Amino acid sequence: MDVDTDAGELGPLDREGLVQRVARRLSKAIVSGQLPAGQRLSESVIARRLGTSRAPVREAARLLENSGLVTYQPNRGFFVRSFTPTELDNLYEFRIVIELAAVRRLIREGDRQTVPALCAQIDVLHRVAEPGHDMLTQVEADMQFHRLICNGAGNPRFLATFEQIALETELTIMLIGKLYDDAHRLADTHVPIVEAIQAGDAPAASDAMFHHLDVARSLVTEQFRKLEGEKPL
Amino acid sequence: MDVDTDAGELGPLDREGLVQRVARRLSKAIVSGQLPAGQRLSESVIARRLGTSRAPVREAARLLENSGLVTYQPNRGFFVRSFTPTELDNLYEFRIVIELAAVRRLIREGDRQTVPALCAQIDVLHRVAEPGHDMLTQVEADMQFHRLICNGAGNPRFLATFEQIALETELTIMLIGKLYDDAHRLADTHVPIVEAIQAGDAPAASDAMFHHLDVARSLVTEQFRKLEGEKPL
DNA sequence: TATCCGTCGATTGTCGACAATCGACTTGAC
DNA sequence: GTCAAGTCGATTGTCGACAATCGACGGATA
Repeated sequence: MDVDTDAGELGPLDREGLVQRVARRLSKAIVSGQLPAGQRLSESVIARRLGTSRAPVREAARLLENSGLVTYQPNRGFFVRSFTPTELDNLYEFRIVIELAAVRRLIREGDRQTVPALCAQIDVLHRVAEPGHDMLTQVEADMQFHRLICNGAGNPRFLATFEQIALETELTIMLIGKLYDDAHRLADTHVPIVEAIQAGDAPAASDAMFHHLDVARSLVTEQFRKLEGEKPL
Repeated sequence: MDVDTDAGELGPLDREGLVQRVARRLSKAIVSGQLPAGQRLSESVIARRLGTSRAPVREAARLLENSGLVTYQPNRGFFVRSFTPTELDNLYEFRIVIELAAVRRLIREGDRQTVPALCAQIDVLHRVAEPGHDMLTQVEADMQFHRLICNGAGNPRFLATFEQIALETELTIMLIGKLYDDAHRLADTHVPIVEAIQAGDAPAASDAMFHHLDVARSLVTEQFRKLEGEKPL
């Protein structure tokens, strides 16, 4: 590997600014649980720790606010978002609305090459189900499946809305600790959705997606209420 | 009226920061058409004109970016959002998804005191339909009706999503110039929705809302394509 | 002892200045 | 005349410092 001529592919290199790098670091830290819910995010402390000024940290925090990972109180600063059971239920109800509409549109007039991508993503889900992969990887693989659907729907608004709640969703799942006992079972629950899409059966796809998300909602909220009894989030 | 003891109601006074004031001014300027689509928003110029520093302007611009009023290009700055006919159609399709789900939830388990508010808002629509009210007032009254539905649905996500696209919607309507020839007719098209809600008839409410939004979509996109032929947006 | 008020440290809100980057213009060679 | 490279002005990206504000602590008072 030559370092001067990284000849590989000449795509545009990381033109990602400092703000986005800070945002990525912060979101990783929050989703992975290093920063607990309710934790205060002092601009000065973060800036000093990352070796930057407060300005990029502040902008990054506002970005994360839109992603629902942090809340902002005027003259008080940023705090890691905490969830109530009701908020969590509302989140999943909203996901159902968005993703059902997305999958219907995908069948109606969406990109046909989405189906192979979905099948490939199910393979990925099985691969990361093997031991040796941490939970964050599994959650992100799961989210990627749903992202593909919203992306293939054809209306960019679905993808944009999905991205807005994606990190929140990841965070809530990570807060719980695990979704299914067997990650392979989680991977299999995606199969009926793809089959219905492939068949062009919109009602079946809707039902499959609804069932998939509704089961997830039940599991997450139930587990969340159980956890909430132990330690207040 | 004593100025020292503005005894009226002792609610918390305008603690709205400089950022939000700037954002409000900018959004007004954009929606009202003072800043044309594609116009560059120079931080320095705006800051100088408003008598502030660049920092609040920058934050306000990022807020407006989330509302879809401005776009941001790294190292290039902020620009007033411009729409393609497809984007406009996607916006209205998305509104249909959100507001249909909202109205269904409103009937299912929403706040019952929303119905009187909706009736009152229809009265407002008729009032602002009279001569002497500018178009922005009419558009905002229309949006308020739909906001009430999303607010009363019970799941704050619907309201939050609505707010995110509310300014965009206002902007697109203002770009066109007018929606209906007779504003009273516009007010009347809201009546069937409220009636269906009051009757607790979810399918009828869905149909009424769909029809309402679908007509608006047709009118807006048609008018938009017509306008686009004359002056490129 | 409980409550209220003033003080204080810490954090955010805002600012002006410098560095990095971009797009347009000029210049030059072919 | 066309295209490429180099230069320049303007704008954004980032920074450090000062002012405004908040919540907590401590002391005075009833």
